[in-house]
Amino acid sequence: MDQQNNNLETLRHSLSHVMAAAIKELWPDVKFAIGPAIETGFYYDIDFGEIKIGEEDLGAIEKKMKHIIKQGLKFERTEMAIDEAIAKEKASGQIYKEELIKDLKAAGETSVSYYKLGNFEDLCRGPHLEASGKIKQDIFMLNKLAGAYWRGDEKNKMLTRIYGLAFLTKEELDEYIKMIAEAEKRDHRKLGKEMDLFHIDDKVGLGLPLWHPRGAMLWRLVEDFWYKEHLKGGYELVRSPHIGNRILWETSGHWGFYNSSMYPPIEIGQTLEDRQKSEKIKESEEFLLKPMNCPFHVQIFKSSPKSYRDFPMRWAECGTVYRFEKKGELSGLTRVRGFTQDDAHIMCRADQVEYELKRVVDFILFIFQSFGFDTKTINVYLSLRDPKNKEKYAGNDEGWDFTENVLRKVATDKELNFVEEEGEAAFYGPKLDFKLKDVIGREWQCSTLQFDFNLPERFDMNYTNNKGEDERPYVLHRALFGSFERFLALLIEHYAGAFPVWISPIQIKLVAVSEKHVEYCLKLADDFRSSGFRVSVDASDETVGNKIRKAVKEKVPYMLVIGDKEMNSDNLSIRNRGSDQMREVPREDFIAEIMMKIDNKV
RNA sequence: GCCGAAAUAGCUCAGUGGUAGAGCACUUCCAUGGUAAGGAAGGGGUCCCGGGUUCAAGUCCCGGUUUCGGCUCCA
Repeated sequence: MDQQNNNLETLRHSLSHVMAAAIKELWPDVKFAIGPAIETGFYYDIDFGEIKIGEEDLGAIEKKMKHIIKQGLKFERTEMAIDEAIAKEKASGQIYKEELIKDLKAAGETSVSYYKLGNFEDLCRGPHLEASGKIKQDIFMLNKLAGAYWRGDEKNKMLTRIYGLAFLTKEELDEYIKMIAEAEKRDHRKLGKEMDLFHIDDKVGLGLPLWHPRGAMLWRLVEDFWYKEHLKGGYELVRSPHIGNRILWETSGHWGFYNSSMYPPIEIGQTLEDRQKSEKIKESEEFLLKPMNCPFHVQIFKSSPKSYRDFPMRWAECGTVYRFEKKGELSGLTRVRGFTQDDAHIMCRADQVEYELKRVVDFILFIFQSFGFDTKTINVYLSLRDPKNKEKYAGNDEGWDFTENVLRKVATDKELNFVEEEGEAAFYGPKLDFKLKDVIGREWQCSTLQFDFNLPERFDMNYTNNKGEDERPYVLHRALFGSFERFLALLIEHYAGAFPVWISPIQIKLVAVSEKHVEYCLKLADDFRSSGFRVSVDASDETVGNKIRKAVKEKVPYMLVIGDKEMNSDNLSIRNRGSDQMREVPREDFIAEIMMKIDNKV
């Protein structure tokens, strides 16, 4: 299997060279950056200079690639002294390659390897296939074109990135394309529309979703569960407003460091009427839409003196925050401008930190399991500071060493399969992030568990320790879903809209056989509702077949067809979601069954 | 914000310079039905917006908006 993975990676990487060679033939003056293998194929970043490349050019590139493959050219490896290589790239104007080799030199390399394919020679560590002729013609395709900043830095020039798909066999390529097409059917944006869950309305504003009755019900059910479990877990609830005085954000540092992601202030001291008349403001105060809940929770903490005996304090709030995300970053419910964090701050002493962190990790795993996610498929990242760039971070080395080590210990003790990422920490502290993949394979951060050095210092948070001295508490910041919007998006995709009974917005759909059964259906629906079930009735003037068809599309767990037979008996005719079989069940048994499913969250 | 693409009825989409269409949905009427589309009639359009070319623009050109796929950023 490992051998196969290596082969696949070599194949993909070789294809990126073939593509580069093809592009070099078509546009000889372009500058090449990097061209790696990726999870589904390969790409190459290229500076086309003044030349405009569009998707219609991909066909020509692909054709040229097939031609190169047909020629069966060899991949020839050569070594070159590093200074010679720098001179060579400089002479040919390949500025990106020159920069890469200079970095290799700085890292202590004395020579570099090149791979030559026909007339195209490229700096490369390898390995490659022996020859382009080893590549089958039908196992790859160029599929998209995008911009990408050189070295991933938006201050650098934007290069053109051409992506290709590649697999070992044509069957695997076809299968992948089919899989993506299937996955797109589960896209929360598509299902959100089809199932009437939410929409984002231009008139309301970008990234500000509107939740329709069924979507809002889904949210409510998830939120109720969240509250119940938090209370069980020893959390207390707090609440805070959507706007707050600018002073809060100046104190927290966001006024300066985070301002590129914040909505501009609302000026108070005047009414809308004053403003419309362009009246002069007599006394101005500025309020900001909150981009996070923390400062409010800090103010609650500071509202009275605290003792070491008060800890731990676990304060939770589903708080809606507003962040002015760049337009191009917005995406369905996974990236919005107004979103509700399932937030909590845990204030505690140093000796309580490890225990509290472990509790949160358990809570995170429990939550994901409750919604049917396989926790083994969740990617966990330990985000650490960049040791080379210490001035970027709040707090001192001791604090960072302690918190990074305790997070690492917690992740290890909890047997999380985590990856450490240097430089990914927030400026205010290290964190443990849990990321889920959406249907098209994009990773989205959901749960996060963070240390915060910034708030306790900046807001001068204190408690009295057992010696009667002031001491700084530890503040843990955590979210389990991350945000309701993002989590619900992933939940919709996870279940493909076929939610388990306990969170189905509608659990039972009653289908009246004809008009004369409608009244009975409505009464039955009321009975179910008073027992706590969520029911809807199809009383439309349609044939039974048509009503069933529509109910199936709604993905309701139970469909009940109600006609003369049911009116004259205590039995119900039930059709389960996903089945085309009908079964007859006494009403009492059905209620017991559905209750059992709700209890077991299935 | 940047690179590439798309935008036609509530939804899914057809329409390559010459009278704006289909299916579903909606309304009304007929049919009163038994497990995946009963029949008929009807209403519904700023063809994303603004400019240009043309005798004539949904269609071609320019600018903008939004959406989608990436990059950057992020819950």
